[in-house]
Amino acid sequence: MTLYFYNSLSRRKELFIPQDESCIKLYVCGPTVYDRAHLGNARSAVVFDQLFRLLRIYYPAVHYARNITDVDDKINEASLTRGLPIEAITQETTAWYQQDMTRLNALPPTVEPRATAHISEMIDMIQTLIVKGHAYEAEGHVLFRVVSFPEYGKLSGRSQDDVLAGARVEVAPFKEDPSDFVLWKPSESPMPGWESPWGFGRPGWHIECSAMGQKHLGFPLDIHCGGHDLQFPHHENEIAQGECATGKTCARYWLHNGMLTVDGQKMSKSLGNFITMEEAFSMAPGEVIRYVLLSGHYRQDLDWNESHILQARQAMDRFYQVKGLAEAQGVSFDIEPEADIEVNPVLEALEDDLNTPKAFAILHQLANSLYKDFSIPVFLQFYQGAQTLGLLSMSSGEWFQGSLDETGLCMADVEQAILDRAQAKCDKDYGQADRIRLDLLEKGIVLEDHKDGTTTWKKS
RNA sequence: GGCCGGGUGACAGAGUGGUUAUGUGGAGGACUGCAAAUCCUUUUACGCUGGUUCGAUUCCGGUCCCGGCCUCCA
Repeated sequence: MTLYFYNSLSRRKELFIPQDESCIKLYVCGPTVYDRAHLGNARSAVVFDQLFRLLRIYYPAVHYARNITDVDDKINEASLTRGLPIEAITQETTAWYQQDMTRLNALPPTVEPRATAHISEMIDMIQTLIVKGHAYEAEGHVLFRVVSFPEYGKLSGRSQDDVLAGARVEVAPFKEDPSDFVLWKPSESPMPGWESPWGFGRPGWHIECSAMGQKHLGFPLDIHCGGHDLQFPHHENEIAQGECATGKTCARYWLHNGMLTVDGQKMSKSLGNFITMEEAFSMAPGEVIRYVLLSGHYRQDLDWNESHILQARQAMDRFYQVKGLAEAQGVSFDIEPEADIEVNPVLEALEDDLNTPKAFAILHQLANSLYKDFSIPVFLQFYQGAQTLGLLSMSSGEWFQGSLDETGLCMADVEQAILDRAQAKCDKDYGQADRIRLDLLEKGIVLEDHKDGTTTWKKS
């Protein structure tokens, strides 16, 4: 029971020691709901879902919050472009996101707070910051006074001078200091807004996570997660405002996932190489996508390409074949959570900073062993490992046969074809037998003959 | 310019101061009427360069490339 995580705050791998073993506090930065989720969003969600699943094995309760950002300038833009009310956009996009995450076997968080439901908490926090001298009002804006927080930059490893040196943003004239950031800004119709002590306005980007993290979990959080691109400025600013407002550490462990590239290029709006989950699901089933997303270490960049998808699909086929062996043996899939923890090498790999590639290697070793000599204890290790990775959620029948829709066949067609082929084989009419098999293959059905004379089928 | 992360065999991708990672692909074989699945054998490694060491892909220095963040971004 020794979990190690690479902590962005210290820039090294650390033993994980929770504040309270009876309840772990996990916060993950969720999506801004203005457009369909893309693979980058999915990677973050899947990687930290995997963390959630692991933590649940070791601790009795894990409180996992993942926010929905439903107030943002990009949402306002989408609303204008599409001519739809803001709520219509955010509700639709949130529903898509949740469906997509379900298809990836990402468990729902304990709580999924929406920014617009926490405006008063944000206003309270901003007021506290003003009272304490960490924020000031200027021309309807409220800004965080960065010089008031000497530790600013501790997460991203930059000094305040560095921040200025690299500043590419045009500095608003009302800022006391160029690195100050917005907590609250004025709004005019049709922009969404709320009444506040500083007039009608809306929150800046960073304050929501601090307010919601504090409300739903409470500082200090045990683990705060998000994409590496959020490390600066988003998380740096969260630390600044959160710690100044509450006087408590924001989070004790910060985990950041690496970026996703597509055919070697970073996925980005400007390059136009965003892959939405809708597109991704048209290329591969959810578990295959999940396998791809976990096939590299979470902190490294990961490339999305055809070859990756193919390899993941083959690996999943092999794993499901093993599950099929277990089903044939009548193995019960009820795993007692604590049964094999101390000796499960898959979990050992995951304990070491979520080493999913190593975990997959071990799953393959276990699969090899199971093919040669099936044993229930080894299978249970294999299965528990796969489940902790969020895989093998269906039966092998569902996996290999699933829906026949795209083949244009029905179950009876396939069964009749198998019978016809068996007759042809009986008659030694191998030409006819092969024609039947090739005909099915063209329609996406592969036949497998077994030693006992039976024939089974699966989708290719 | 500042900060950070990488460079491993055909490809993907872990790891280690001295022993096969793992998967895919290629080659050969077993099984099969032919396939599929499975099994066996096999092929090419650790960017370059100094140093430490009995010994370095693994530690230290230098060097050359690549990528990310510094602007909305998972």
